[in-house]
Amino acid sequence: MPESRLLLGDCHEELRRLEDASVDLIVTSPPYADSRSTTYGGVSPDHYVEWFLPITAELLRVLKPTGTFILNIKEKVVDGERHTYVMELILAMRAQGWLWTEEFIWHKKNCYPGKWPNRFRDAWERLLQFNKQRKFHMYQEEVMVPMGDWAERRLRNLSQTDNVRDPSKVGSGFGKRVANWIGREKAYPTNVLHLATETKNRNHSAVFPDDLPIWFIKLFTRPGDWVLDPFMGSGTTPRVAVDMGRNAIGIEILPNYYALAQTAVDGALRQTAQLALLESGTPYEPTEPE
Amino acid sequence: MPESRLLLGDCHEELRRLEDASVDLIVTSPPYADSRSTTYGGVSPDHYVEWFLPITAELLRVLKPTGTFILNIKEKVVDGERHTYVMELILAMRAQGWLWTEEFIWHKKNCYPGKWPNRFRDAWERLLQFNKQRKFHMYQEEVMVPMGDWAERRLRNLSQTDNVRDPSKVGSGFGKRVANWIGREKAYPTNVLHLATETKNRNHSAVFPDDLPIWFIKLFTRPGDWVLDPFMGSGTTPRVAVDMGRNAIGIEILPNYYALAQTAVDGALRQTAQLALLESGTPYEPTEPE
DNA sequence: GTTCCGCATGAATCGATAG
DNA sequence: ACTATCGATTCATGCGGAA
Repeated sequence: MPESRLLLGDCHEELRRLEDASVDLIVTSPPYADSRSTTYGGVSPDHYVEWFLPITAELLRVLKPTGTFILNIKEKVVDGERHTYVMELILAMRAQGWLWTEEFIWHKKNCYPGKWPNRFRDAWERLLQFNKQRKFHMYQEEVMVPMGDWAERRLRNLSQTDNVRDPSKVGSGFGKRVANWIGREKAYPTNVLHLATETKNRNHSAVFPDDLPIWFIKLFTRPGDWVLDPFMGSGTTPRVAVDMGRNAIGIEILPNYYALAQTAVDGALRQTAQLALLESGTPYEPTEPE
Repeated sequence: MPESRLLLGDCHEELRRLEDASVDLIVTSPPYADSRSTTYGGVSPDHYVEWFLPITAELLRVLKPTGTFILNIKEKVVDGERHTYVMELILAMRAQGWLWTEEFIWHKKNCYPGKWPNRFRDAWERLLQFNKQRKFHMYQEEVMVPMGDWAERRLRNLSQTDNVRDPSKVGSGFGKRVANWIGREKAYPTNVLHLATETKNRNHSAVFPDDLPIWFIKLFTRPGDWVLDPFMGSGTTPRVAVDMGRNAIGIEILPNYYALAQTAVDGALRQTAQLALLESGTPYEPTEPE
């Protein structure tokens, strides 16, 4: 059975509880810079880098040498210009010892509306990939996508099969879906992800869609690995992680979000246990890496 | 009639021939660091910024205060990492006096094939927008796009209203609501451009598709404005510029590309002249253009 | 069971107004 | 002058109810 460890507190301090080189994947979407100081973790754009650097130092410590850090972030407009704190952060993290391996693009199909005289709607965010070494674990076959017209629609939902863990669909539906894939050519994806933002979830103001952490968890971890989100919010990352048979660590500073995350992760753990019983009649056991 | 001015030489020097504040739009795709070293005598990534900064200084001089500079660029992978010269360039250009207004994403729908153990295919490039002032010319209506499915259903209900209204006379007291409904079949685009790369070989090592300069020329200029490409290659930018009734300046250092560009732009100018004759009512004469 | 329609809701940004 | 707040603008998505 997957384990989960949810911590209530400031991740500056809570991260110190974690052991060196104990995490396989970090996926997080920190509070974006905001001029307002009263909002959730509001940090001014001009002080964003100095606020975030102590945290990335801890993340560098807890990440395994073969692990990966995925950072979802986007710069705000300040005085008609894109602010430069994201670029400054990348440069500072490299000085800290991180390798800036890649930048994925999250294309937000349903971006915020609006009209301005000097700019269009912002429909993309950065997904920065950092590593400790040039060699890291990457399981590319896990995120391969089928080709052809039929696949075009599936490309939108990057991983529906793993997302849906409804036991009622296990018996017939899963086998059918697998059958659809047999005999079809598969292709590796690119570094551009097409996903819509979640609009249904009212609990958290800035949830990212389930498919985002799911995709990176499939790509960079195997069952039994440890996934960390130091700004878990309502718990999207740890919830889908345990759904996928990974162990999860989540940190949240606000008690009400922490409570939401606890409920969500507990539910996912119970579902995983039930599913294991249905499928094999034996308790769930994650696949052991050799 | 549109004018064209093609210069053969190093743009370091040729740009000095241009007057201050004489250009409305600069669109260019400079030689990327170290790639295509055989054709362009590539610049090493570590020296890219110092090589490019004197050119951007000249571009800042020749651009009108209300003009825009669109820079198509992407960082190369060096030692397993994305190089940081693009970020350093942005920071240096801001110190030079440029405003970094926006970053568009060019999503390349048919990106270069290939497979690597630690990264996926690169399917996007940066389109950096720089300006001299917060206020600049932008003609957003020129690039509006059809709306999605949601609007198509709405449009059926609108057909009755459409029949009632007088399309040519506006403001006859129908009120704001009708005005809002009308024209709802088109929406403003976002800052993500979905364009395929040009498959036709134009004898240039890195052509960008016609649609790319066309889109920005429509967005940031009007007929009669001046468009500059200091690295025109085989002349894509000046060719489509004169096609669209704009005046074009192009600079190219290699004689064979310069010759290709001359031929292409001359052809476009002749076509524009013939079209003008047709529209002015003069009978068509299949004579050879001079 | 389908398809269709109405409606709420966003990691937004600008410009004007107020302190 | 400089900061804080507010209204106007806008569209893809998913949900719920209806035909």
